[in-house]
Amino acid sequence: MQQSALLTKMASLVTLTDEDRRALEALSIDEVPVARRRALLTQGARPDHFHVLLSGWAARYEVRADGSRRITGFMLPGDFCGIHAICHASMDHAIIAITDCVVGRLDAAAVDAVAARQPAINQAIWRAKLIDEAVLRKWLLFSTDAYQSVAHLLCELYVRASTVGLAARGRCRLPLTQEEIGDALGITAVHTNRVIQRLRNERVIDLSQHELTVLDAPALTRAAAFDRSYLAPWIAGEPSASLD
Amino acid sequence: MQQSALLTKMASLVTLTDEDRRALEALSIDEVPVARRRALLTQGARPDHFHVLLSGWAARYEVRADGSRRITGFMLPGDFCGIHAICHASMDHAIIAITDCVVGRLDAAAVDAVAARQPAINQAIWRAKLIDEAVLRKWLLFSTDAYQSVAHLLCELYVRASTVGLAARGRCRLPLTQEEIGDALGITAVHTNRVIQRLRNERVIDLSQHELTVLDAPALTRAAAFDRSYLAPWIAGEPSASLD
DNA sequence: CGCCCTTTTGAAGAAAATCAAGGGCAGTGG
DNA sequence: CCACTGCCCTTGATTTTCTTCAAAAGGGCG
Repeated sequence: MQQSALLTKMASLVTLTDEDRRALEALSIDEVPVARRRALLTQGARPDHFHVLLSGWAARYEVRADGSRRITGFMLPGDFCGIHAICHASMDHAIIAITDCVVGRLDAAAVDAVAARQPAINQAIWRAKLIDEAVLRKWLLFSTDAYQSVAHLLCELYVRASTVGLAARGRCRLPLTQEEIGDALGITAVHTNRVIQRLRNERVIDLSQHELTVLDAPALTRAAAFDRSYLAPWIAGEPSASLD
Repeated sequence: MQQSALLTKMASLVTLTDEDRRALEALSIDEVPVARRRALLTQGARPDHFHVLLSGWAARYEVRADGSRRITGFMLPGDFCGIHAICHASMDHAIIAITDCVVGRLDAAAVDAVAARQPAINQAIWRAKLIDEAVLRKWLLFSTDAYQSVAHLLCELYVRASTVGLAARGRCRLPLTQEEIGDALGITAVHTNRVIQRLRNERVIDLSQHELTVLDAPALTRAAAFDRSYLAPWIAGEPSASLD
């Protein structure tokens, strides 16, 4: 059942043939539930499996020398985590469950084999990595203006949720605390709070009960200078600031 | 001749068999010289070739809505640029020559074919990507303290230069202007200057004539909280703050 | 009911940006 | 040969943004 998150994600990355689907469905996935705030993968681990988030939200983070935490990415259902297994490398960061979630563990060699036989699958894995990287680069563009940063993060998460069917009509679940948002943007929780309140007062968004409602999408994308094309760079086309 | 940069890099990523070497040497590389400050790849381009920097330094950057520039990575000889070709994707960033340099253009399909036949080559490309990503994540950890950020960037660049034989005995070429360093760290050139002067006054480094000399490596790595293991995560071992 | 986690608010302080201007050095051209 | 020009580095004064510290107010849950 949960396995569908992987198919949904793959289908959003490439056009899957029936054979691709069969190959994916044939993969044996070990479903591991992880409770909120528990680690999915720890720093220094050498995962020997390929991991996919099947349900819930997770975050990648690293702890600084001074003990502060920086979140370097959020993971939604269908996202891969710890592709390090492919490279027999150790994790230089940790992954934590933001909400209760279920992780799928796949045999790394089996994934390799499928990727080798089905070019589309291989392509999909590369594209997923490409997006990961593009998102990291976008995050590096933040840092100047907190208002813009928060707006951009909300746009990113809304579009990504939408891509896997978790957002509609301007609403989506956003199970992040303000502290987590701050850790992702490199600002304090206090400052995050003030920025979010400004976005609320200006009637750009509503954000409460871990539910995001985009009230004024044009204003939000304008504030964020958001262009969604980096989230699907293989699609030719004009820059697009729309969220849906 | 220049082609050796690719072999040097590959050899630093994986153990190459003679057959791997032959396969790499058999690749036809189109050598394209690019003058300082000229574009290697432009934003929006859809590269149909696989690019490798053969000599010189380059930088990946993106221009913000307000016109400011953020450098999101530096490229040294042997580094790949625009792997987007693998995914038939358009570049969401641009690449510029920091110094005069030579780029190698390889046929994407030919690289694909070699990667499919030689597992080590495929592995090497993945590892290179993994490092790219790890570097991006480290850069996200900056942003708190400019002194630490500058120190960390210097450590990163020194180690990367060293890996491809461009650094020795605490010295390496560092052809960056202070403005470029600032654009990479998200701080102004003025502030960059003050930080570098502090590092100089404290006798931690010498930096002039585009030549970096590490005078006090322990002090530098301490200031940076530097641990080089993210630059070769497949090597098991303790954290290492050493630069050589 | 009371506890913990999260959000909210206020005031003071620090880091870095901004603005402005001077100086060194290399290359160019008269 | 020397003035000129452009690029980069340097320095100072002021302002903005964000942090830090502190404390209070909600809100869900045992």
